[in-house]
Amino acid sequence: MNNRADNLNIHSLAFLAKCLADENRLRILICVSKVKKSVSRIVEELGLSQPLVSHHLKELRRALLVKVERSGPFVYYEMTDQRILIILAGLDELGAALLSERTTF
Amino acid sequence: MNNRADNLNIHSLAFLAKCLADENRLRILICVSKVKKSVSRIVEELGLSQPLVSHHLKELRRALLVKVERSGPFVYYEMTDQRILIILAGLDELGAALLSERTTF
DNA sequence: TAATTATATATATAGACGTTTATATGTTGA
DNA sequence: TCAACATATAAACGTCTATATATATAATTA
Repeated sequence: MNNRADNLNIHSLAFLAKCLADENRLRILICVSKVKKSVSRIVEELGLSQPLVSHHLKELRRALLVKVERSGPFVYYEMTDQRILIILAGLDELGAALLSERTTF
Repeated sequence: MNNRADNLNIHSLAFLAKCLADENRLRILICVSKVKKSVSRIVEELGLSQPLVSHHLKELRRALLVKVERSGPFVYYEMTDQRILIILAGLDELGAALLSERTTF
């Protein structure tokens, strides 16, 4: 008689969602989803300031969404779990579905 | 050669994630996930103030996550798409997985 | 050790957001 | 129309957060 809605950890859900709720953080996360990249490479690819990228990487790390690896002077970041991409794709698809299914304009 | 990370609508993703990034909003959303409920019923079940519930319902509606239906003096809210629950369950599972898989404590 | 590069942190600020209190709007029944 | 109930909105407040600027730490090389 239980459905999916039970046993959800609201606190954990809100925490993760909050970390995914910023455009720049999403860009950074997706940027390191395929291969690990150094901070400077991320800065270069996204055109964001270095302190800003560092700040967001710290948040992403706090949420365990990325892992860190130092190599010489460089610090490499990489998405920890590919399932994150599946969830993002699901959310993206949902967003499109909600828009197309809405009855009231 | 493309992977899941391409073609994601960053803006839409951030918008949806932001709406899911508040504990009370999540509680309200899950509260109306099975059956439609009036505002007063939600207020009663969750122990939140009526203006607060109304405010969050407005946000949920803005994100198309709930739909509204008036019946007499009551206004009933209901989750628009069951896929939302699947995504929440996926996020929840991910959160647990990230915690158990982390190497650095 | 000095200089250079890479990254992190500290501080400040402006805007967004959740919440409360108070009030308004809308609906029903007498 | 008046009273009672259901819901929405407005204003005010404190807190959080994204960002910029400035500076510090860490690693490399000369």
